[in-house]
Amino acid sequence: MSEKASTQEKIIESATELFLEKGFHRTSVREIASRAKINISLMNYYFRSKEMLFETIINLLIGDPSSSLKTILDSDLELNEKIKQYICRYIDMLISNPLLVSFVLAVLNHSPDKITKLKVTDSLYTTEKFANQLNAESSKGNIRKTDPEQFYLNMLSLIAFPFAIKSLINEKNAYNGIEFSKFIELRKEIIYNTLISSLKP
Amino acid sequence: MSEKASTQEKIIESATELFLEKGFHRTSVREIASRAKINISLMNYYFRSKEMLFETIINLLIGDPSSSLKTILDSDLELNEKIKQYICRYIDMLISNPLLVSFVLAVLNHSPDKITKLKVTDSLYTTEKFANQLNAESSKGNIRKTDPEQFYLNMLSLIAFPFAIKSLINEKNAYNGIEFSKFIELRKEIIYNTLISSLKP
DNA sequence: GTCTATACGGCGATAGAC
DNA sequence: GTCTATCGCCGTATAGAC
Repeated sequence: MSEKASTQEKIIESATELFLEKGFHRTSVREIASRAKINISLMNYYFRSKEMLFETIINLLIGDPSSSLKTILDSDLELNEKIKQYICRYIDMLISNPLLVSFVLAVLNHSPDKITKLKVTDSLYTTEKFANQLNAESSKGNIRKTDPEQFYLNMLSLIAFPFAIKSLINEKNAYNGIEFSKFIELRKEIIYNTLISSLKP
Repeated sequence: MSEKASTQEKIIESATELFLEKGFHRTSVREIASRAKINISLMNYYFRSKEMLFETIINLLIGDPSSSLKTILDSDLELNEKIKQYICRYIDMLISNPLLVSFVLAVLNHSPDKITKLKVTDSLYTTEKFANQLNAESSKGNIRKTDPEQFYLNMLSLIAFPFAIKSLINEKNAYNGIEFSKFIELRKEIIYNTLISSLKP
């Protein structure tokens, strides 16, 4: 809420609020413009389209966390510790940005051709060093023979999917936002245990 | 492809093809009407809205399978066998209807108030007898102490999430539809092993 | 560069004539 | 049941004022 916010800043500010509150599809550019008290066409002037405005905001929201996630995967941490930290950091990030999963999935289905343009997907899905580590541990006999692709997908599914069906979970258990976060917080250890036990030879 | 298809049938036929091919958002009612060679407003006459047309189609596509899924959860099968069958049947159903997950998630985010109207969500989330079974096995010491809610969510996440990011998986690995199905087919055993090992005391 | 006014084509949906 | 005409939105584009 700065005193002398620039037009871009005003757009981003209003759009972020609306996107977080209502999601991508149910937020119109006219609504964004009206809340920011600017002309509609300024959205197109500063950001080329609603979708690119959305991308900008997403990258602002998760820019740092997502690169720190990649850092963990690419680090030299011991496997168990790496998995633990990855789960923990990822879930913390999603708790701070609970609509992120839905956003990414919405964009994924709305314009599948533009997948590569989303930085998010990059950080979601870069696993080469991690794959090598899994293969190495596997050939040393420390863990069960494991397809890294499938293992990473398991980890991602366990972490992210609950956020995609957040409203369903809340409705079923009559949770509010805080109770949902507690429920998810418990999952850190559950997911860790699940993944680690699946690796035992 | 019947000779004397009624208007409803023509709409459903064309819409099903288009929805399966392009998804919900990228299919317009005008396109459906033009392929079915009927007037646009007949879609609204027979189905009240595009969304309800989609619901009708989804329920046609998965009506039987979804109730058979519930039957498995509510059966008297031994726990491991039940889990195995559930995973297998669920994945088969999603392979036959690969857009189902995305659609449910889209509706979930598009109109959160209409959650309960979706029959799909009902079959997605009924676990009472299954929960009792888990608790029973747990207090007998046959399995590790397990929160049924979290366990079911794990199972659902591992099964469903890959379908939500299908286009991402396909793009990353340069898969076509068949290769994706094979990749998913492999997950039946992987998910089973993951879940079972997480239950070991 | 920044901004306003206005218009374009497309969308889902509906009222009312036949 | 079916069709025409039209409504009120949407995202986007552009001409032109400052």
